[in-house]
This record gives sequence, structure tokens and C-alpha cells, in this order.
Amino acid sequence: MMNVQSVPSAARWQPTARQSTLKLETDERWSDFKEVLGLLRFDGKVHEMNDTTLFRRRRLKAGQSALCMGQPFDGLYVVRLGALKTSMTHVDGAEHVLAFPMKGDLLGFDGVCKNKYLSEVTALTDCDLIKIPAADLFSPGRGCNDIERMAYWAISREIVQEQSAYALSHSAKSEARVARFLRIQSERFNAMGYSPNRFTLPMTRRDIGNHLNVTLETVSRAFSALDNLGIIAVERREVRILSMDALRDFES
Amino acid sequence: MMNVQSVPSAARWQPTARQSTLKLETDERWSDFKEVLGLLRFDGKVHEMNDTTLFRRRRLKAGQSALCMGQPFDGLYVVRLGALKTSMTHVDGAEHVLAFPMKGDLLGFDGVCKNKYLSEVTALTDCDLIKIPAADLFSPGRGCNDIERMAYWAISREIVQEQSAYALSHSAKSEARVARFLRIQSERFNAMGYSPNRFTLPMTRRDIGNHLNVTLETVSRAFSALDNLGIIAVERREVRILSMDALRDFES
DNA sequence: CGCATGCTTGACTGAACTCAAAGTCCGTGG
DNA sequence: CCACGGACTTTGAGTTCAGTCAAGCATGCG
Repeated sequence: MMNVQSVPSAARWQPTARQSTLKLETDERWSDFKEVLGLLRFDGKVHEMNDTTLFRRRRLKAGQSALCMGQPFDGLYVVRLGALKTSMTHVDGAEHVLAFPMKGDLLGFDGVCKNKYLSEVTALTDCDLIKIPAADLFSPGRGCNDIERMAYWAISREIVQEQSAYALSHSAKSEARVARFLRIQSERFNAMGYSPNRFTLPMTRRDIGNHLNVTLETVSRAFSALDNLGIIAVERREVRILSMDALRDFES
Repeated sequence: MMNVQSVPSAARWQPTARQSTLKLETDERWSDFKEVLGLLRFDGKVHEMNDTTLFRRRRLKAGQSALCMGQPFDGLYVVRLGALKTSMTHVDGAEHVLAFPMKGDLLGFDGVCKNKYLSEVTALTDCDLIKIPAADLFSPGRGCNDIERMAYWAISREIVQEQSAYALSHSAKSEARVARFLRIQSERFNAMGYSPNRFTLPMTRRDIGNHLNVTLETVSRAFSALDNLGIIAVERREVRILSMDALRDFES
């Protein structure tokens, strides 16, 4: 088990030396249904425990693209390790950051409807994903399967997160948005089993700003302001939250 | 069939006289699986056409609440007629408008995950909903059923819409947001079989502004500006789009 | 070392918010 | 019937917050 006080090692953004690139790519690894249920923190009922199914794992290096807009839908992915960024690119070329999926989050669910992915997913750190192939989800021959049910439960959860993120970008003041963003990040790290009071942000100021609909300078200024008030201590991407209550008060 | 040129009668916002309130409430109506598929514009495959299942209809008057935050999840709803507003209320009392569901849209999908609804849904006009009970979605005894598959297909579609809405509130200038909002409304009316060039908005300026994260005054000013430029003609909630190309150019 | 990327901070500007007033439409009650 | 009140909308004037532009620093990499 990982030390709760420490920051997840893969969440540091410097891409490590490529000593073992080839080894990684040929090193096939698998995850079972139970592991996926655990990662997703699924709390529903499973009818017959399906321990025979194995899912292929997929590794990504920081900066690599996991999914691209327009690609045909071939399955869902669960993040096993690392941090990513989902975004949509407009016709005019402007990028919009939708979310920052991390351990236990689901990717690719926007591809079910039109049978192709509608957003881009980029790895911010080295990542380890578990793929749930489309074939396992929609096999018409099978009976009502637990995998499908689990997947849809997880999709519903992602909707809820997305709605919160949407609401996130609607506070009146920019500093309040940044404060709320930090609180939510803290809660997510906590849910993943890491420390909620000390963590390393995997994304740039620019990505945060894009996600919150403010400029990167505004994000930087908000961080500095919260630091000067003694609410947080921030040094580049290292964040410590000194007073969660003060941070929460700052949101309104 | 409704005249394509005309505005849907239920989309006018004045609550009609209550001549037949009691009649409506005792007048039980039902919809079949085929009608729901048609409303949702489902284009996937259905294994065995399920024409025996009947869904109960639910009618609402303008201003009534369809779903409330915190209520236990009891099913999904498909809009058969009318327009609604989904919103989330923050701890500080601020409301945030997420979407304006209309004919063919799905409601209540955010309740699957935690087994309770997480957003409020209010009728903007008189509405006619079709309820798909939770029991029909998750009956463990049944085989893999088409209803469940259809529901999840529709949920995925709603995610896509929501992502677009999220992106909608991230244009640089407020007038561009309003222009994009109008284009999207136009496309939705078109998809529903109504005229894309002439329609009646079911929501207030305040609701539009809340959805786009601008003030109601800014929405009003943007409407006036687009009117003065000859791109649209707006009179209170009646909107005519005079040049769709110019409107689209205005978005960037 | 030089370069690229990311972060911070400052000064200035302008777009959108706030406050305010007036007009429109509607339903209701005198 | 008309007057009134309430909800919605429009428009104006002043202010403030966040965007833009710019400079400088830190870090990591080739």
C-alpha cells in the first residue's frame, strides 16, 4: 500500500528517463473484474462474480494521446494510475479542457452515442489504463451482464462529476473558482487514498485556467493571493492546504 | 402532424386557463416502447421489438417541479412535449442552470449513480413526460433488455450535449456566447421538426444568462446588438434568424 | 551554455457587472 | 371595464474585475 502522506509518484510531471520504454511496451499486463470494481469504487450489487474476465492494460507516457476526436469507439478505459486531461477542440481551433481524470475515473464514455469518440484525452503524467473493450459491453448473445451494468453506473457517476465541473466555472469571482478547484482536487486525492492536504497538481496553470475559463495569469494571481492569506502554501505545482475551512469560505 | 412553420403551442409560456386541470390529472395516458424510441431518435439496433411494454405519462403545468434534488431515484423521463429547465442549487443558495431539455430529451439520468436525483428540473411550459420506471431498467431477473440499452444510449447522448453546453460557456466574448446559444437552440428546434428560423424561447433572459454565465442585462444587450446588425429579429421571446451564416461568424 | 517551457508580477485597458430607471405585457381584483 | 401589481425586458451610466501585453525568473533539457 502506498503511503498516504506521500504524493503519488506517477503524478509528478517530469517524464522519467526512457530507460525501459521498449520493455514497457512489450510487457503485457492484465486486470481482472474485481480490480476494476475496486478502482471505480463501485458500491452496487454484482449478480455473479465474474472473475474469469481479464482486461488488457495500456500504458502511456506523459504527453501521449490516449483517445482522439473522431476515432471509432472501441471501448471504455478506467484509469489505474496517473493523471490525464480531456478536452474538446472547436472548429476555430480553440481548445477547451473538460476534466482531469485520475485514478478510478472512466474515459471514453462520450463515444457510446455516436460510436466514435468526441473528445481528446491526453496523458499529463505516465499512465496505466485498463481497457474494457466494446465487445464485452454490447455482446448481444450474452445475457444481461455485470460488466455492462458496472460501466453504465460509472458513466452516470461521470455525468455527476461533469455537472459539478460545469457549475465550477460559474462562480462570480475568479479567485473563488480557483479556491473551489483546489478543494475539489483535494477531495479527489482524498478519495483516491492520498493526502488531501498535500499534493502535486499534474496540470499547468494554462490547463487550469482553460478548465475554469480564466487566463493562466489569473490562476497564478489567485494562487499567490491564497498563499499570501495563509490559506494555502503553493510552490509551482506543489500545494499544501493550510486551512480547508478558509478555503471553503473563499468559494462564495 | 404539427405545422413545421408554427411554434409549438406548448412552448408559449403563459400558463393557460385551468379549465381542465382535474380532467388532466385523472386522464391516464400511456406510451409504448416504439414511441419512446422515436422520440429519442434512437438509431441503434433493437433485438426483439418490445411492443408490449407501456410507460405511464406524466403531465406538468408551467412552473411545476418535475424532479427535486435529493429525491430517491425512481426512473428516467423522456420529454414528449414542452420545455424544462435543469439546475443545481449550491450550498450558498446560488442557482446554476445546466440545460433546457425539450422534446426527445432525457431527464433524471444523474440519479443512477447515487440512487437519488442530484439536480432540480422545472417545467417552463406545460409539459408531457414519459416515465421509464427504475424497475424496468434494472430488473435482475430479466435478460439483457432493450430498454436498459436504449436508456444508456440516450444517457451517452446527453453527456455529449452537456459537454457542448459546457464548451458553450467558454467563448471569450459574451455576445459570441449568446450567438452560439441561439444557433444551438435553432438546431434543436430543427431536430424536433419545428422551424429553425423562427421560434419562441421558453426561458427568461435570466435563465439564459445563468446558463451562459453572464447577467440578464448582457443577454438583453447581445440580443439588441444582433438585432441592430440585422442578423436576427427579436421581440421579447419571439426570435427570427435572418442570417444563419452571420450568426455563426459571430461565434468566433 | 542556450533554449524552451512554465510561472510570477506589474501596468494598462476594456468588457461585463452593478445599480438605476423606465417601458411592456399579463393576470387579477376592484 | 380599467387600474393595479408583478414579472420580464430594455437601456443608460459608472465602476470594477479580469484580460492583454510585457518583462523577468526558474527549471529542465539538449
